[in-house]
Amino acid sequence: MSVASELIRGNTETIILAQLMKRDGYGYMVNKAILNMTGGRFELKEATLYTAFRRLEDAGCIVSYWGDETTGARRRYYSITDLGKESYRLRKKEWETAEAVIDKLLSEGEGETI
Amino acid sequence: MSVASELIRGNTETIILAQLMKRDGYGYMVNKAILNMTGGRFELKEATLYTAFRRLEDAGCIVSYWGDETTGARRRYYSITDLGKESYRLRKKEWETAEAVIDKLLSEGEGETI
DNA sequence: CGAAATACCTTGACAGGCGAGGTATCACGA
DNA sequence: TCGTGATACCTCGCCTGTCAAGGTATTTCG
Repeated sequence: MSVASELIRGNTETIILAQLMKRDGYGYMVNKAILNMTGGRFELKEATLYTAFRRLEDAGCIVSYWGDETTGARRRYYSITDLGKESYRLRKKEWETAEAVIDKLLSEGEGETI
Repeated sequence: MSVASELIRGNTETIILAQLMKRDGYGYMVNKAILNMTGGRFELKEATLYTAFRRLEDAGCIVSYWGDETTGARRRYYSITDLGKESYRLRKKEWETAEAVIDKLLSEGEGETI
């Protein structure tokens, strides 16, 4: 089953930060990494991806710099800041809380089992 | 920790359907049930609640009828339809898929442990 | 030479959540 | 009796994140 994007909403920035926790990356690469990690089940739309990068940079969670590629298309690399790392940990906790709450609320829909 | 509403987005209808899987209910009651089940951590905003009921009814997932209260405020009761039950199961599966994907993507942000 | 992949970006529309406002009833205490 | 809080419903308009659609430029490969 593919992933309903309504349900991902609010997690895109956290997902991007998670990628950047490992190493610096550029947009296209980050998205391909996400695609690979999910076995092709999920990929951010480009417009979503780049607007999320923009928001994260405006918020001081990441900084960007142009790569020094002498060949191929230019790449804008992003690096996570200390603020971004802090923000990532907070967002992750928020996700875990929300996840638990939703799981709990949806687990009640099963009356006809047993 | 309270729940970031951005992360609930897209799940409100499913949460409401889960409540109605158990028994018919009216708006205010459904919301209080949610509040109780989450130990006060989460509650739908009224505007969100009622617009969600409206969408669900328009989609044929629920039907409504006025209660026969002779005293107190009038209550609009909602009952889940077969289509609604079907929809609930699908939405729940979608949630589980999204949950697994996000968990996977966020689990990668932990390099510095160990 | 043309197509596909890489790589970036912006605009405008859309949908869901919600603040703020409204209505009406009832219970309770000052 | 008069206000306050709880119950119970509803709507309007704004905000925010997503995304379709469009654009640019380079390189590789047939």
